[in-house]
Amino acid sequence: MQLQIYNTLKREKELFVPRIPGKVSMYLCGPTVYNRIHLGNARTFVLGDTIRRILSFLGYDVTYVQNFTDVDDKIIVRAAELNITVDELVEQEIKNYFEDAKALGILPADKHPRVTAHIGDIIAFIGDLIAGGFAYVGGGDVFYDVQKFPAYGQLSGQKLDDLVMGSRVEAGEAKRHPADFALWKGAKPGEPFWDSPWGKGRPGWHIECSAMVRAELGGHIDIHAGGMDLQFPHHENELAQSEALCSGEPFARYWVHGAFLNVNDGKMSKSQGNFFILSDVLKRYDGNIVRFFLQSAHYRKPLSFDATSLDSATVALNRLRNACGALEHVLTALNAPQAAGEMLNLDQYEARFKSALADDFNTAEAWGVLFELARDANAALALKGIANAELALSLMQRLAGVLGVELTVDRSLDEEIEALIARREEARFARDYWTADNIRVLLAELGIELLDTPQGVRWKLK
RNA sequence: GGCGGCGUAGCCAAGUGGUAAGGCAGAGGUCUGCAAAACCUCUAUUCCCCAGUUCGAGUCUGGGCGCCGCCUCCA
Repeated sequence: MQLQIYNTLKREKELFVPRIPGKVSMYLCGPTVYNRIHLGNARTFVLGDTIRRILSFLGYDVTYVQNFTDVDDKIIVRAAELNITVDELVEQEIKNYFEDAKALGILPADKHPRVTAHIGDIIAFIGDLIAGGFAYVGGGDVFYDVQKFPAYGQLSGQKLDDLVMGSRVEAGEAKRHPADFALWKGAKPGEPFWDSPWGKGRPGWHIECSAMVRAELGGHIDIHAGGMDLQFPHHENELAQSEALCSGEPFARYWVHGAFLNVNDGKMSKSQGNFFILSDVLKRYDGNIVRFFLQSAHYRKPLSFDATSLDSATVALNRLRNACGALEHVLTALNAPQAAGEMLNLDQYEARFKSALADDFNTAEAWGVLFELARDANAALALKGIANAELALSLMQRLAGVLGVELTVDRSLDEEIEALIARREEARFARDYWTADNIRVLLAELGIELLDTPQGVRWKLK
């Protein structure tokens, strides 16, 4: 099945056709590094990583870029609050981001450009816009002239006239049109600044992505992704900037926007105070569980989060882990495939898994397929055994791995523990259940749970 | 005011024309020295409401109700 992607620009699912056959260039708007990301932010970053992994799984050679916005009002304010420099804050928060990302199974992008490392590219980009008649200098700032770009509003479905009504126009601004936005902001006292042809200052928010895409991926990309809230104005502005300089071919062929994580039916956000800092959540829940939870709904639909969400996700994921553990156990306990057992039609699960993902990255449906595989494997195991247990196990782990979730099975214990387990087996065999149960309790205190099965004792870490 | 989205069992959530995936919770059963895991059965005659199109609609069209998001920094 061929990949279909919902393109925000077209408002419909489209067959995915990259610019260059077999290759995909993808850009995701990354975090503004002023504090730790929350669970809602994580949803989008997991989405980007998931799409990237799925594209690879489907055979594409992917180049994935995710930026860091490291100069911004919030960063300046936060650094002042903490009484540290902007650089110190930025370095710390980037480090924190990677720590969080790693816990969630988010692979490092091929490139993580920072705005401050691309000031030259940004200045050049603005220069090109001015030269092309799409931007003008006003006061110490440079603005994008939306009226020079007739297609403005195409991504968000907004009309310029309608935008005027809702926009807040600050008095004294040198804008020609209320929807014009700053490409370069003149320096204010105490803020970071760089020299430019228009005086000292710093980049506006939107220009960074246009410039970094051009610098890192060339003027055109296949997929541009980000959270729903970036659709307007950020991506609309970005599109206007980039496409002003590349008439004809589109800047991004597919725009992908992820829905929010909801709390009490409302968007989780800093300003509403209903957010959960990811690093706090990760103290209580394994990153695999959080990632699985975030993938449990289709990315374009809001996902509800409440106090029970991660607990039920834990139980659910344990179901898959237990199935893997059971398969692993029969393989090691019997030390040979059960030739007489049932032969599961594994290709069927993989095909369904793949077509779910090829249908606009439907991870929720894909997980459903893995649960069915787990159930069928467990059922077969309980009856006649499975002839292709080894393949079933590796398939389940491989497909979960496509989604970035590890279904690991613990394989080794130290000798002391092994000896205890053996002693308990002897005791059980001798019907000395008092000793056997004491050993079980002892091991439980060490975090090891024993499971008695027809194929002998199995253990797992609690 | 402009633009957009959502409404499927107690909860989470797939499904965009062919007769309701999956997970959690719950009930009963099987297995079991115990425990755990697992399996089986049951839990939406029905997808917010009304009308329409169709042989057939959760899925398409029109209207209504409710909720949410963006338009200001925001994943």
